[in-house]
Amino acid sequence: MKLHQVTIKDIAKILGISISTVSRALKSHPDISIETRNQVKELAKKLNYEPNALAMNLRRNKTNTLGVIIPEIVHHFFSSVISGIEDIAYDRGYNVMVCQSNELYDREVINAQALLANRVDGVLISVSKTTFEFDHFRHFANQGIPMVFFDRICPDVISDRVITNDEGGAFLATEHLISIGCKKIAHFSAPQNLMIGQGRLAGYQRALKQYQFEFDPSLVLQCDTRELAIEKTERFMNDNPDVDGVFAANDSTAIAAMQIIQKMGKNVPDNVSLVGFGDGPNALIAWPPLTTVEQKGYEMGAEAIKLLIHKIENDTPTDSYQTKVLTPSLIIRESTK
Amino acid sequence: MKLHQVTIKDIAKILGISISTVSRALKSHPDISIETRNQVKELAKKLNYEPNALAMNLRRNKTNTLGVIIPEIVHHFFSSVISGIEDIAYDRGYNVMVCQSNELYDREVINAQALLANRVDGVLISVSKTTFEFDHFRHFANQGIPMVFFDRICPDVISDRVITNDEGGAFLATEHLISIGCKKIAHFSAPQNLMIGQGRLAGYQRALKQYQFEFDPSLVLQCDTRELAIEKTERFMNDNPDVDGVFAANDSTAIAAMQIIQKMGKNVPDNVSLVGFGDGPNALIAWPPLTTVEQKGYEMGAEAIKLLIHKIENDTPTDSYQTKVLTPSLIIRESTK
DNA sequence: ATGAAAGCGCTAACAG
DNA sequence: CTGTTAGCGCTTTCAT
Repeated sequence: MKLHQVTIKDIAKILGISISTVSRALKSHPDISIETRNQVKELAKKLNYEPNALAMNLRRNKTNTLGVIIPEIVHHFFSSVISGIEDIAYDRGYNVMVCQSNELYDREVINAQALLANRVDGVLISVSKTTFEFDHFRHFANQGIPMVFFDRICPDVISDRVITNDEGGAFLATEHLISIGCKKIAHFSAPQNLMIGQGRLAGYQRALKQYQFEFDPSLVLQCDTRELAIEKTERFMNDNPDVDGVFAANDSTAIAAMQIIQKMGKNVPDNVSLVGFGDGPNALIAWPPLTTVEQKGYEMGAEAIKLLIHKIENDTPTDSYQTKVLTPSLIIRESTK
Repeated sequence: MKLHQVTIKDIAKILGISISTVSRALKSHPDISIETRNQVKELAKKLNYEPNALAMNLRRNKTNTLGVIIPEIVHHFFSSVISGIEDIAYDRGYNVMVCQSNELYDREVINAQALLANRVDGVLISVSKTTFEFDHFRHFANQGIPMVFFDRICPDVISDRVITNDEGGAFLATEHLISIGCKKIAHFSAPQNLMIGQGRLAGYQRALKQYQFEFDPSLVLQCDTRELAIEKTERFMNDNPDVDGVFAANDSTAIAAMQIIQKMGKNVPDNVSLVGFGDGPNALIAWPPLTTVEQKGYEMGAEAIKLLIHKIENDTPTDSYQTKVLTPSLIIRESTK
């Protein structure tokens, strides 16, 4: 059972002074005599007094708590982002409530509600794959609670944003495949309702165009998880036997595809070259090590929360929003040649 | 700027009724007439009324929020645990505040304080590698806030616990190496101040003993991260050239060691067999796929939070604690033969 | 230098 | 069926 927690009232009673004096003494208000202050502080420590943040927050109408809505924590990219968020939050004295949507719209809505009810000072959001409706996010704006979208942003909701230049990264990846001599390059793509899906496809297309490759829609396979890759790669490669380059929308997909392709008896990179996107630790563990587009999750989280805290602490005009774009770079390893 | 949030007071004023009526109407209290109830609910929806959890929590002295203190989110094991925690929390109507200690004692202390101040209803803890002092955890007990330790438990603090049978898992791993004919088996160990470090070493030793292998302390290398493995493996293998089996305290270490050993020109598993611990996704991506001890992070998180919620919701006697032990199993892949 | 009192938003005992 | 009131723990005017 939750025991009675010591309050300033208790301290006041014991010391025979008023609660306002205790309150002031605890925060070293200059009005309070040094003796009283010390008395109060000593007793507080002795009684294991812990300020009640709920009461403070209610009074101040500020919680020093930030909400995060994220699709799935178990992806290295997202957990890096959270790590970045956490570290900065910690430095700046904020707490973080992390909610995962599990890529489910309904759950995202409930998450948003919970954060709203808890009066978080701001929210960081990466949109679920199954979200096509955005009113639950607009509620934050309605209440004047700043939002920053990161990675999976929401084109329909104006707000601050932190994104990777997905188009540019995809261009780099595809250009690299072209430059090493691939003739028929496939793209394993992320869902097109996500901006990242669109961007990565667009970069792929721009590179093809720039180097006078014809864009063949049948070479774009909607496939962005390890499971899907395991399911779809063999058939795809059989249908398109002369594909000699694959750019996948993320590392897990690239690696799983690579494993299937190898199992089919083809050599990577001699017969097929593969490029991923993300540069998680898997890229180094796969054999051969994966050429990939570096995507800095930790930094994305750090940037996003900095933007958010700035918004919270400085009353910037409500109509000024920034988008921070992180520039990815290509890391060439042995899965391409 | 945080805008004025609608309160029941606002609704009461507009409708010309008392705030208690509004409060009751909103929670469909039977006393209230259906018309008033509907009126209130409609207006509430129209005004985007969101209940203020702070006020409720202050009143009820219950926050429906659980705290988690975890070393590092970016490890697959821990993020799986969080995922399990989150899912159950969501089902049961709890919110979760996740704090990472980054393996730093100081930060763990601050995390604990923040959770205490926020009056969480309970906490889930996995201890940092650098923590040798546990008073910050005892504060929770002092305030009657239930704790559940998981994985990296704290022998000095009595409480509920969820652990993997590390000793048993390590035994299995080592026994397997013995059974396939390894003659000189090394252990790459986790820090011995952690129970998991002790347990895994103990299991290794028990297997050696049971099969009449002599325990050679110089075959135990304190090495439990990819970085350390990259740094130490080559030298260790040169010092102990006839080591033909390695049991590492986690997968990343096993895989990094494997890569170094391969780079040294030895074949895995023909010359050296390796077993990891954890069964993260890396185990499947490594080449050859890693034999490892399966450790169910998601389930550990789920079990831990169930235990915690049970404790919170049922006033069990303060002096009854359980320890839940998850039994790991060995998954044999191609890194051992 | 200290205290009294109001109020943050909500609930619940008590009264009608 | 509805309203009045007190109070959760804290801060902050306004007095003194």
